[in-house]
Amino acid sequence: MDKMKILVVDDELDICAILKFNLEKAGFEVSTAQSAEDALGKGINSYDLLLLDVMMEGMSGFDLAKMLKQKPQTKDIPIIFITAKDTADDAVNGLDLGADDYISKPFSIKEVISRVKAVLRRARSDSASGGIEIDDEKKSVKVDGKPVSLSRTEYDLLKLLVHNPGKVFSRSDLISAIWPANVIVTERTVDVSITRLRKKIGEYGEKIVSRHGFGYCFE
Amino acid sequence: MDKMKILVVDDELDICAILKFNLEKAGFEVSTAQSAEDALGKGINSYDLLLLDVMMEGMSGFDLAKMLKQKPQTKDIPIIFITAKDTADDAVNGLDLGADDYISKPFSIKEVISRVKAVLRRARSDSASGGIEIDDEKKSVKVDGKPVSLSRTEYDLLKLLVHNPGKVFSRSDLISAIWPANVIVTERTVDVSITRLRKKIGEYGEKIVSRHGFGYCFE
DNA sequence: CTGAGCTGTAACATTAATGTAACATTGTGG
DNA sequence: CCACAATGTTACATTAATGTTACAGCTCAG
Repeated sequence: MDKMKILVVDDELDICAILKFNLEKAGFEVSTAQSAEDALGKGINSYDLLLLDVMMEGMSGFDLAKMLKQKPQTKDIPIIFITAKDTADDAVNGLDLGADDYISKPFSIKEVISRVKAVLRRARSDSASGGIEIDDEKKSVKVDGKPVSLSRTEYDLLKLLVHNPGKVFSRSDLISAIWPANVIVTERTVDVSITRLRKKIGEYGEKIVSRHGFGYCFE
Repeated sequence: MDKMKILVVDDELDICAILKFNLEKAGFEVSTAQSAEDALGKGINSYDLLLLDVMMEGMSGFDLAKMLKQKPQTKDIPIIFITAKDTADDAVNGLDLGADDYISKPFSIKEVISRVKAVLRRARSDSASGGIEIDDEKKSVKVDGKPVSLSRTEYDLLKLLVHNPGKVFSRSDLISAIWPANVIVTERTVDVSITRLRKKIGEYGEKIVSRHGFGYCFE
Protein backbone atom coordinates (compact mmCIF):
# COMPACT_ATOMS: atom_id res chain seq x y z
CA MET A 1 0.00 0.00 0.00
CA ASP A 2 1.19 3.51 -0.78
CA LYS A 3 2.10 5.86 1.99
CA MET A 4 -0.89 7.82 3.08
CA LYS A 5 -0.49 11.56 2.72
CA ILE A 6 -1.52 13.73 5.62
CA LEU A 7 -1.74 17.49 5.82
CA VAL A 8 -1.45 19.07 9.25
CA VAL A 9 -2.90 22.55 9.54
CA ASP A 10 -2.11 24.36 12.77
CA ASP A 11 -0.77 27.82 13.53
CA GLU A 12 1.40 26.56 16.37
CA LEU A 13 4.70 25.49 14.91
CA ASP A 14 5.45 23.23 17.86
CA ILE A 15 2.33 21.21 17.32
CA CYS A 16 3.00 20.92 13.60
CA ALA A 17 6.51 19.72 14.23
CA ILE A 18 5.51 17.14 16.79
CA LEU A 19 2.72 15.76 14.68
CA LYS A 20 4.86 15.69 11.58
CA PHE A 21 7.70 13.92 13.30
CA ASN A 22 5.59 11.28 14.95
CA LEU A 23 3.28 10.63 12.05
CA GLU A 24 6.24 10.22 9.74
CA LYS A 25 7.72 7.79 12.19
CA ALA A 26 4.43 5.92 11.99
CA GLY A 27 4.84 5.62 8.25
CA PHE A 28 2.83 8.50 6.87
CA GLU A 29 3.86 11.23 4.49
CA VAL A 30 3.22 14.54 6.19
CA SER A 31 3.07 18.15 5.11
CA THR A 32 2.19 21.08 7.28
CA ALA A 33 0.50 24.43 6.85
CA GLN A 34 0.26 27.30 9.31
CA SER A 35 -3.14 28.58 8.29
CA ALA A 36 -6.24 27.61 6.39
CA GLU A 37 -5.25 29.93 3.57
CA ASP A 38 -1.81 28.37 3.49
CA ALA A 39 -3.41 24.92 3.31
CA LEU A 40 -5.54 25.90 0.34
CA GLY A 41 -2.39 26.72 -1.56
CA LYS A 42 -1.01 23.23 -1.05
CA GLY A 43 -3.33 21.26 -3.28
CA ILE A 44 -5.54 19.78 -0.63
CA ASN A 45 -7.12 17.25 -2.90
CA SER A 46 -3.91 15.30 -3.11
CA TYR A 47 -4.04 14.38 0.56
CA ASP A 48 -5.69 11.39 2.14
CA LEU A 49 -6.40 13.01 5.47
CA LEU A 50 -6.43 16.43 7.08
CA LEU A 51 -5.57 17.21 10.68
CA LEU A 52 -7.17 20.56 11.23
CA ASP A 53 -6.82 22.95 14.12
CA VAL A 54 -10.09 24.65 14.92
CA MET A 55 -8.75 27.85 16.41
CA MET A 56 -6.56 29.66 13.93
CA GLU A 57 -5.86 33.18 12.82
CA GLY A 58 -7.95 34.13 9.85
CA MET A 59 -10.10 31.31 8.53
CA SER A 60 -10.96 28.82 11.25
CA GLY A 61 -10.72 25.10 10.85
CA PHE A 62 -14.50 24.87 10.72
CA ASP A 63 -14.64 27.38 7.90
CA LEU A 64 -12.06 25.49 5.93
CA ALA A 65 -13.85 22.20 6.47
CA LYS A 66 -17.15 23.67 5.41
CA MET A 67 -15.59 24.93 2.22
CA LEU A 68 -13.96 21.61 1.45
CA LYS A 69 -17.11 19.65 2.04
CA GLN A 70 -18.84 21.68 -0.64
CA LYS A 71 -16.45 20.85 -3.43
CA PRO A 72 -16.87 17.44 -5.01
CA GLN A 73 -13.10 17.00 -5.36
CA THR A 74 -12.45 17.45 -1.68
CA LYS A 75 -15.66 16.48 0.05
CA ASP A 76 -14.60 12.90 0.64
CA ILE A 77 -11.27 13.70 2.28
CA PRO A 78 -11.49 12.68 5.89
CA ILE A 79 -10.93 15.42 8.45
CA ILE A 80 -9.88 15.18 12.07
CA PHE A 81 -10.35 18.33 14.06
CA ILE A 82 -7.94 19.37 16.77
CA THR A 83 -9.40 21.70 19.30
CA ALA A 84 -8.12 23.27 22.46
CA LYS A 85 -11.55 23.74 23.84
CA ASP A 86 -12.98 20.75 25.56
CA THR A 87 -16.50 21.87 24.92
CA ALA A 88 -18.98 19.41 23.59
CA ASP A 89 -20.34 22.14 21.37
CA ASP A 90 -17.23 22.15 19.27
CA ALA A 91 -17.29 18.43 18.90
CA VAL A 92 -20.89 18.51 17.86
CA ASN A 93 -20.26 21.29 15.40
CA GLY A 94 -17.35 19.47 13.93
CA LEU A 95 -19.03 16.12 13.58
CA ASP A 96 -22.03 17.87 12.15
CA LEU A 97 -19.77 19.32 9.48
CA GLY A 98 -18.79 15.85 8.44
CA ALA A 99 -15.62 15.57 10.45
CA ASP A 100 -14.55 12.01 10.90
CA ASP A 101 -13.13 12.45 14.34
CA TYR A 102 -12.14 15.06 16.80
CA ILE A 103 -9.23 15.31 19.19
CA SER A 104 -8.91 17.77 22.01
CA LYS A 105 -5.70 19.27 23.30
CA PRO A 106 -3.76 18.25 25.13
CA PHE A 107 -3.54 15.02 23.22
CA SER A 108 -1.24 12.08 23.49
CA ILE A 109 0.69 11.12 20.41
CA LYS A 110 -0.38 7.52 20.68
CA GLU A 111 -3.98 8.60 20.66
CA VAL A 112 -3.54 10.75 17.59
CA ILE A 113 -1.90 7.98 15.65
CA SER A 114 -4.49 5.44 16.59
CA ARG A 115 -7.27 7.79 15.53
CA VAL A 116 -5.57 8.66 12.29
CA LYS A 117 -5.27 5.00 11.49
CA ALA A 118 -8.86 4.36 12.45
CA VAL A 119 -10.14 7.14 10.23
CA LEU A 120 -8.06 6.02 7.28
CA ARG A 121 -9.21 2.46 7.72
CA ARG A 122 -12.76 3.69 7.77
CA ALA A 123 -12.30 5.85 4.71
CA ARG A 124 -10.80 2.97 2.82
CA SER A 125 -13.60 0.61 3.72
CA ASP A 126 -16.07 3.24 2.58
CA SER A 127 -14.67 3.31 -0.87
CA ALA A 128 -14.02 -0.41 -0.92
CA SER A 129 -15.82 -1.85 -3.90
CA GLY A 130 -17.81 -5.02 -3.74
CA GLY A 131 -19.01 -4.19 -0.27
CA ILE A 132 -21.39 -1.56 0.89
CA GLU A 133 -21.17 1.85 -0.73
CA ILE A 134 -22.91 4.74 0.88
CA ASP A 135 -23.28 7.85 -1.24
CA ASP A 136 -24.23 10.48 1.22
CA GLU A 137 -24.95 13.03 -1.42
CA LYS A 138 -27.41 10.87 -3.30
CA LYS A 139 -28.56 9.24 -0.08
CA SER A 140 -28.30 6.00 -1.94
CA VAL A 141 -26.67 2.72 -1.10
CA LYS A 142 -25.16 0.05 -3.29
CA VAL A 143 -24.46 -3.47 -2.16
CA ASP A 144 -22.00 -5.34 -4.36
CA GLY A 145 -22.59 -2.62 -6.92
CA LYS A 146 -26.33 -3.09 -6.98
CA PRO A 147 -28.48 -0.27 -5.69
CA VAL A 148 -30.79 -1.07 -2.83
CA SER A 149 -33.60 1.12 -1.70
CA LEU A 150 -33.53 1.96 1.96
CA SER A 151 -35.96 4.02 3.95
CA ARG A 152 -34.70 7.04 5.77
CA THR A 153 -34.42 5.23 9.08
CA GLU A 154 -32.65 2.28 7.56
CA TYR A 155 -30.25 4.55 5.71
CA ASP A 156 -29.32 6.46 8.84
CA LEU A 157 -28.88 3.25 10.77
CA LEU A 158 -26.63 1.73 8.16
CA LYS A 159 -24.59 4.87 7.78
CA LEU A 160 -23.99 5.25 11.48
CA LEU A 161 -23.05 1.63 11.98
CA VAL A 162 -20.86 1.34 8.90
CA HIS A 163 -18.99 4.52 9.69
CA ASN A 164 -18.17 3.27 13.16
CA PRO A 165 -17.15 -0.32 12.64
CA GLY A 166 -16.68 -2.23 15.85
CA LYS A 167 -18.32 0.38 17.99
CA VAL A 168 -21.28 -0.92 19.92
CA PHE A 169 -24.39 1.22 20.02
CA SER A 170 -27.02 0.57 22.63
CA ARG A 171 -30.61 0.82 21.53
CA SER A 172 -30.96 4.09 23.32
CA ASP A 173 -27.80 5.37 21.61
CA LEU A 174 -29.36 4.57 18.28
CA ILE A 175 -32.68 6.11 19.16
CA SER A 176 -31.15 9.38 20.25
CA ALA A 177 -28.83 9.43 17.24
CA ILE A 178 -31.36 8.57 14.58
CA TRP A 179 -34.87 9.16 15.70
CA PRO A 180 -36.09 12.76 15.94
CA ALA A 181 -35.84 14.12 19.45
CA ASN A 182 -39.56 14.72 19.79
CA VAL A 183 -40.76 11.22 19.06
CA ILE A 184 -40.91 8.56 21.70
CA VAL A 185 -40.35 5.03 20.58
CA THR A 186 -39.90 1.70 22.25
CA GLU A 187 -36.44 0.25 22.28
CA ARG A 188 -37.81 -2.74 20.44
CA THR A 189 -38.49 -0.47 17.50
CA VAL A 190 -34.78 -0.50 16.87
CA ASP A 191 -34.81 -4.27 16.53
CA VAL A 192 -37.46 -4.14 13.87
CA SER A 193 -35.59 -1.53 11.87
CA ILE A 194 -32.44 -3.59 12.16
CA THR A 195 -34.28 -6.65 10.91
CA ARG A 196 -35.63 -4.76 7.92
CA LEU A 197 -32.23 -3.30 7.15
CA ARG A 198 -30.55 -6.68 7.41
CA LYS A 199 -32.96 -8.21 4.99
CA LYS A 200 -32.40 -5.48 2.43
CA ILE A 201 -28.64 -5.66 2.35
CA GLY A 202 -28.55 -9.41 1.85
CA GLU A 203 -25.56 -11.34 3.07
CA TYR A 204 -24.06 -8.20 4.56
CA GLY A 205 -26.90 -8.22 7.03
CA GLU A 206 -24.85 -10.67 9.01
CA LYS A 207 -22.22 -7.99 9.54
CA ILE A 208 -24.70 -6.05 11.62
CA VAL A 209 -24.21 -8.05 14.72
CA SER A 210 -26.14 -7.94 17.93
CA ARG A 211 -24.12 -7.95 21.13
CA HIS A 212 -26.40 -9.49 23.69
CA GLY A 213 -26.88 -7.10 26.58
CA PHE A 214 -25.05 -4.26 24.85
CA GLY A 215 -26.63 -3.37 21.53
CA TYR A 216 -25.65 -3.56 17.87
CA CYS A 217 -22.45 -3.04 15.95
CA PHE A 218 -21.05 -3.42 12.47
CA GLU A 219 -17.93 -5.45 11.88
CA MET B 1 -8.83 5.94 45.03
CA ASP B 2 -5.48 6.52 46.62
CA LYS B 3 -3.66 9.77 46.16
CA MET B 4 -1.43 9.67 43.12
CA LYS B 5 2.22 10.30 43.88
CA ILE B 6 4.08 12.71 41.65
CA LEU B 7 7.78 13.52 41.60
CA VAL B 8 8.79 16.90 40.22
CA VAL B 9 12.39 17.15 39.04
CA ASP B 10 13.60 20.64 38.22
CA ASP B 11 16.68 22.59 39.21
CA GLU B 12 14.76 25.80 39.59
CA LEU B 13 13.43 25.88 43.11
CA ASP B 14 10.71 28.35 42.17
CA ILE B 15 9.26 26.02 39.60
CA CYS B 16 9.37 23.11 42.01
CA ALA B 17 7.57 25.09 44.65
CA ILE B 18 4.86 26.33 42.32
CA LEU B 19 4.20 22.89 40.92
CA LYS B 20 4.23 21.26 44.33
CA PHE B 21 1.85 23.78 45.80
CA ASN B 22 -0.65 23.62 42.97
CA LEU B 23 -0.55 19.90 42.41
CA GLU B 24 -1.08 19.28 46.09
CA LYS B 25 -4.03 21.62 45.99
CA ALA B 26 -5.35 19.47 43.15
CA GLY B 27 -5.18 16.42 45.38
CA PHE B 28 -1.88 14.84 44.48
CA GLU B 29 0.98 13.83 46.74
CA VAL B 30 4.07 15.65 45.53
CA SER B 31 7.80 15.34 46.15
CA THR B 32 10.51 17.35 44.49
CA ALA B 33 14.11 16.83 43.44
CA GLN B 34 16.61 19.40 42.20
CA SER B 35 18.52 17.17 39.84
CA ALA B 36 18.31 13.88 38.05
CA GLU B 37 20.82 12.40 40.45
CA ASP B 38 18.78 13.65 43.37
CA ALA B 39 15.69 12.04 41.86
CA LEU B 40 17.39 8.67 41.55
CA GLY B 41 17.97 8.73 45.29
CA LYS B 42 14.29 9.14 46.02
CA GLY B 43 13.00 5.75 44.98
CA ILE B 44 11.53 6.66 41.65
CA ASN B 45 9.60 3.46 41.26
CA SER B 46 7.25 4.40 44.06
CA TYR B 47 5.84 7.30 42.06
CA ASP B 48 2.93 7.28 39.67
CA LEU B 49 4.14 10.10 37.47
CA LEU B 50 7.27 12.14 36.85
CA LEU B 51 7.37 15.78 35.84
CA LEU B 52 10.82 16.16 34.38
CA ASP B 53 12.68 19.30 33.37
CA VAL B 54 14.73 18.76 30.26
CA MET B 55 17.45 21.34 30.91
CA MET B 56 19.24 20.61 34.15
CA GLU B 57 22.75 20.72 35.48
CA GLY B 58 24.44 17.37 35.25
CA MET B 59 22.23 14.64 33.88
CA SER B 60 19.51 16.04 31.61
CA GLY B 61 15.86 15.08 31.80
CA PHE B 62 16.25 13.12 28.59
CA ASP B 63 19.14 11.15 30.01
CA LEU B 64 17.18 10.30 33.11
CA ALA B 65 14.16 9.26 31.07
CA LYS B 66 16.26 7.08 28.82
CA MET B 67 17.71 5.35 31.85
CA LEU B 68 14.32 4.81 33.44
CA LYS B 69 12.78 3.42 30.28
CA GLN B 70 15.38 0.70 30.23
CA LYS B 71 14.63 -0.71 33.66
CA PRO B 72 11.58 -2.94 33.92
CA GLN B 73 10.62 -1.53 37.31
CA THR B 74 10.47 2.03 36.04
CA LYS B 75 9.77 1.78 32.35
CA ASP B 76 6.01 2.04 32.77
CA ILE B 77 6.04 5.17 34.89
CA PRO B 78 4.54 7.95 32.83
CA ILE B 79 6.77 10.95 32.21
CA ILE B 80 5.82 14.50 31.31
CA PHE B 81 8.68 16.66 30.10
CA ILE B 82 8.94 20.33 30.86
CA THR B 83 10.84 22.19 28.15
CA ALA B 84 11.90 25.70 27.40
CA LYS B 85 9.59 27.51 25.08
CA ASP B 86 10.91 27.57 21.59
CA THR B 87 12.51 24.18 21.30
CA ALA B 88 10.03 22.05 19.44
CA ASP B 89 12.89 19.71 18.73
CA ASP B 90 13.13 18.94 22.40
CA ALA B 91 9.49 18.00 22.53
CA VAL B 92 9.96 15.74 19.59
CA ASN B 93 12.93 14.06 21.19
CA GLY B 94 11.02 13.57 24.37
CA LEU B 95 8.02 11.96 22.77
CA ASP B 96 10.36 9.75 20.86
CA LEU B 97 11.79 8.59 24.17
CA GLY B 98 8.38 7.40 25.24
CA ALA B 99 7.31 10.45 27.14
CA ASP B 100 3.61 10.61 27.58
CA ASP B 101 3.32 14.33 27.13
CA TYR B 102 5.33 17.48 27.18
CA ILE B 103 4.73 20.95 28.54
CA SER B 104 6.62 24.01 27.44
CA LYS B 105 7.58 26.93 29.66
CA PRO B 106 6.05 29.21 30.47
CA PHE B 107 3.13 27.02 31.31
CA SER B 108 -0.21 27.68 32.88
CA ILE B 109 -0.98 25.79 36.04
CA LYS B 110 -4.36 24.75 34.73
CA GLU B 111 -2.71 23.26 31.71
CA VAL B 112 -0.24 21.31 33.79
CA ILE B 113 -2.94 19.88 35.99
CA SER B 114 -5.15 18.90 33.10
CA ARG B 115 -2.27 17.16 31.36
CA VAL B 116 -1.23 15.40 34.53
CA LYS B 117 -4.74 14.12 34.96
CA ALA B 118 -4.98 13.08 31.33
CA VAL B 119 -1.75 11.14 31.49
CA LEU B 120 -2.68 9.43 34.74
CA ARG B 121 -6.07 8.50 33.40
CA ARG B 122 -4.47 6.98 30.36
CA ALA B 123 -1.75 5.23 32.34
CA ARG B 124 -4.34 3.78 34.64
CA SER B 125 -6.37 2.19 31.90
CA ASP B 126 -3.19 1.00 30.22
CA SER B 127 -1.74 -0.57 33.30
CA ALA B 128 -5.00 -2.28 34.00
CA SER B 129 -4.30 -4.02 30.76
CA GLY B 130 -1.56 -6.17 32.17
CA GLY B 131 -2.86 -8.85 29.89
CA ILE B 132 -6.43 -7.66 30.13
CA GLU B 133 -7.62 -5.07 27.65
CA ILE B 134 -11.04 -3.56 28.01
CA ASP B 135 -12.32 -1.68 24.99
CA ASP B 136 -15.31 0.19 26.21
CA GLU B 137 -16.32 1.37 22.77
CA LYS B 138 -16.43 -2.12 21.38
CA LYS B 139 -17.62 -3.56 24.67
CA SER B 140 -15.07 -6.24 24.12
CA VAL B 141 -12.31 -7.68 26.23
CA LYS B 142 -9.03 -9.24 25.24
CA VAL B 143 -6.94 -11.44 27.50
CA ASP B 144 -3.32 -11.75 26.40
CA GLY B 145 -4.44 -10.45 23.05
CA LYS B 146 -7.17 -13.03 22.60
CA PRO B 147 -10.76 -11.85 22.58
CA VAL B 148 -13.06 -13.35 25.16
CA SER B 149 -16.80 -13.06 25.09
CA LEU B 150 -18.30 -11.74 28.29
CA SER B 151 -21.92 -11.25 29.17
CA ARG B 152 -23.05 -7.82 30.18
CA THR B 153 -22.85 -8.59 33.87
CA GLU B 154 -19.43 -10.14 33.60
CA TYR B 155 -18.19 -7.21 31.55
CA ASP B 156 -19.41 -4.65 34.04
CA LEU B 157 -17.91 -6.61 36.91
CA LEU B 158 -14.53 -6.90 35.26
CA LYS B 159 -14.48 -3.27 34.27
CA LEU B 160 -15.31 -2.06 37.76
CA LEU B 161 -12.77 -4.29 39.45
CA VAL B 162 -9.96 -3.68 36.98
CA HIS B 163 -10.43 0.07 37.08
CA ASN B 164 -10.16 0.05 40.86
CA PRO B 165 -7.28 -2.29 41.54
CA GLY B 166 -6.80 -3.07 45.19
CA LYS B 167 -10.14 -1.68 46.21
CA VAL B 168 -12.36 -4.18 47.97
CA PHE B 169 -16.01 -4.24 46.96
CA SER B 170 -18.51 -5.92 49.22
CA ARG B 171 -21.16 -8.00 47.53
CA SER B 172 -23.72 -5.35 48.19
CA ASP B 173 -21.39 -2.73 46.70
CA LEU B 174 -21.21 -4.78 43.55
CA ILE B 175 -24.92 -5.38 43.43
CA SER B 176 -25.77 -1.72 43.71
CA ALA B 177 -23.08 -0.77 41.22
CA ILE B 178 -23.84 -3.32 38.56
CA TRP B 179 -27.29 -4.77 38.91
CA PRO B 180 -30.21 -2.61 37.83
CA ALA B 181 -31.82 -0.83 40.76
CA ASN B 182 -35.15 -2.52 40.30
CA VAL B 183 -34.01 -6.10 40.53
CA ILE B 184 -33.49 -7.86 43.80
CA VAL B 185 -30.86 -10.54 43.95
CA THR B 186 -29.21 -12.64 46.60
CA GLU B 187 -25.68 -11.74 47.57
CA ARG B 188 -24.62 -15.21 46.52
CA THR B 189 -25.54 -14.27 42.98
CA VAL B 190 -22.39 -12.20 42.92
CA ASP B 191 -20.29 -15.24 43.70
CA VAL B 192 -21.69 -17.09 40.74
CA SER B 193 -21.01 -14.23 38.37
CA ILE B 194 -17.50 -13.95 39.73
CA THR B 195 -16.97 -17.63 39.16
CA ARG B 196 -18.17 -17.38 35.59
CA LEU B 197 -16.00 -14.35 34.96
CA ARG B 198 -12.93 -16.00 36.47
CA LYS B 199 -13.34 -19.01 34.27
CA LYS B 200 -13.59 -16.91 31.13
CA ILE B 201 -10.46 -14.85 31.71
CA GLY B 202 -8.28 -17.87 32.38
CA GLU B 203 -5.24 -17.44 34.57
CA TYR B 204 -6.15 -13.83 35.25
CA GLY B 205 -9.14 -15.14 37.15
CA GLU B 206 -6.79 -15.56 40.06
CA LYS B 207 -6.28 -11.81 40.16
CA ILE B 208 -9.89 -11.42 41.18
CA VAL B 209 -9.35 -12.28 44.77
CA SER B 210 -11.87 -12.87 47.47
CA ARG B 211 -11.21 -11.18 50.78
CA HIS B 212 -12.86 -13.43 53.30
CA GLY B 213 -15.52 -11.49 55.14
CA PHE B 214 -15.16 -8.38 53.01
CA GLY B 215 -15.81 -9.06 49.37
CA TYR B 216 -13.82 -9.10 46.15
CA CYS B 217 -11.01 -7.07 44.70
CA PHE B 218 -8.66 -7.05 41.74
CA GLU B 219 -4.92 -6.87 42.25
C1' DC C 1 -59.18 11.14 -2.07
C1' DT C 2 -56.46 7.04 -2.62
C1' DG C 3 -53.01 3.69 -2.62
C1' DA C 4 -48.27 2.42 -1.83
C1' DG C 5 -44.66 2.55 1.15
C1' DC C 6 -42.93 3.50 5.89
C1' DT C 7 -43.28 2.87 10.91
C1' DG C 8 -44.21 1.56 15.49
C1' DT C 9 -46.28 -1.78 18.47
C1' DA C 10 -47.62 -6.11 19.79
C1' DA C 11 -47.39 -11.01 19.76
C1' DC C 12 -44.97 -15.11 19.39
C1' DA C 13 -40.58 -17.96 18.69
C1' DT C 14 -35.94 -18.62 19.81
C1' DT C 15 -31.71 -18.04 22.09
C1' DA C 16 -28.56 -16.35 25.68
C1' DA C 17 -28.07 -15.03 30.25
C1' DT C 18 -29.22 -15.26 34.94
C1' DG C 19 -30.55 -16.49 39.76
C1' DT C 20 -31.21 -19.94 43.11
C1' DA C 21 -30.41 -23.89 45.52
C1' DA C 22 -27.69 -27.70 46.69
C1' DC C 23 -23.43 -29.54 47.61
C1' DA C 24 -18.18 -29.13 47.91
C1' DT C 25 -14.36 -26.71 49.60
C1' DT C 26 -11.79 -23.44 52.07
C1' DG C 27 -10.87 -20.34 55.79
C1' DT C 28 -11.28 -18.83 60.70
C1' DG C 29 -11.59 -18.51 65.54
C1' DG C 30 -11.51 -21.06 69.56
C1' DC D 1 -8.37 -30.03 65.48
C1' DC D 2 -13.30 -28.89 65.33
C1' DA D 3 -17.35 -26.42 64.29
C1' DC D 4 -19.15 -22.94 61.76
C1' DA D 5 -19.23 -19.46 58.45
C1' DA D 6 -17.78 -17.90 54.05
C1' DT D 7 -16.73 -19.01 49.52
C1' DG D 8 -16.40 -22.10 45.14
C1' DT D 9 -18.89 -24.73 41.90
C1' DT D 10 -22.40 -26.97 39.32
C1' DA D 11 -26.95 -28.02 37.50
C1' DC D 12 -31.22 -26.55 36.31
C1' DA D 13 -35.33 -23.81 35.99
C1' DT D 14 -36.47 -19.17 35.02
C1' DT D 15 -36.04 -14.76 33.11
C1' DA D 16 -34.51 -11.50 29.89
C1' DA D 17 -32.94 -10.26 25.36
C1' DT D 18 -33.34 -10.77 20.59
C1' DG D 19 -35.43 -12.31 15.91
C1' DT D 20 -39.37 -12.24 13.27
C1' DT D 21 -43.86 -11.50 11.48
C1' DA D 22 -48.36 -9.36 11.19
C1' DC D 23 -51.06 -5.48 11.35
C1' DA D 24 -52.87 -0.87 11.92
C1' DG D 25 -51.95 4.03 11.60
C1' DC D 26 -49.52 7.39 9.05
C1' DT D 27 -47.51 10.17 5.20
C1' DC D 28 -47.39 11.84 0.87
C1' DA D 29 -47.31 11.93 -4.03
C1' DG D 30 -50.58 11.77 -7.70
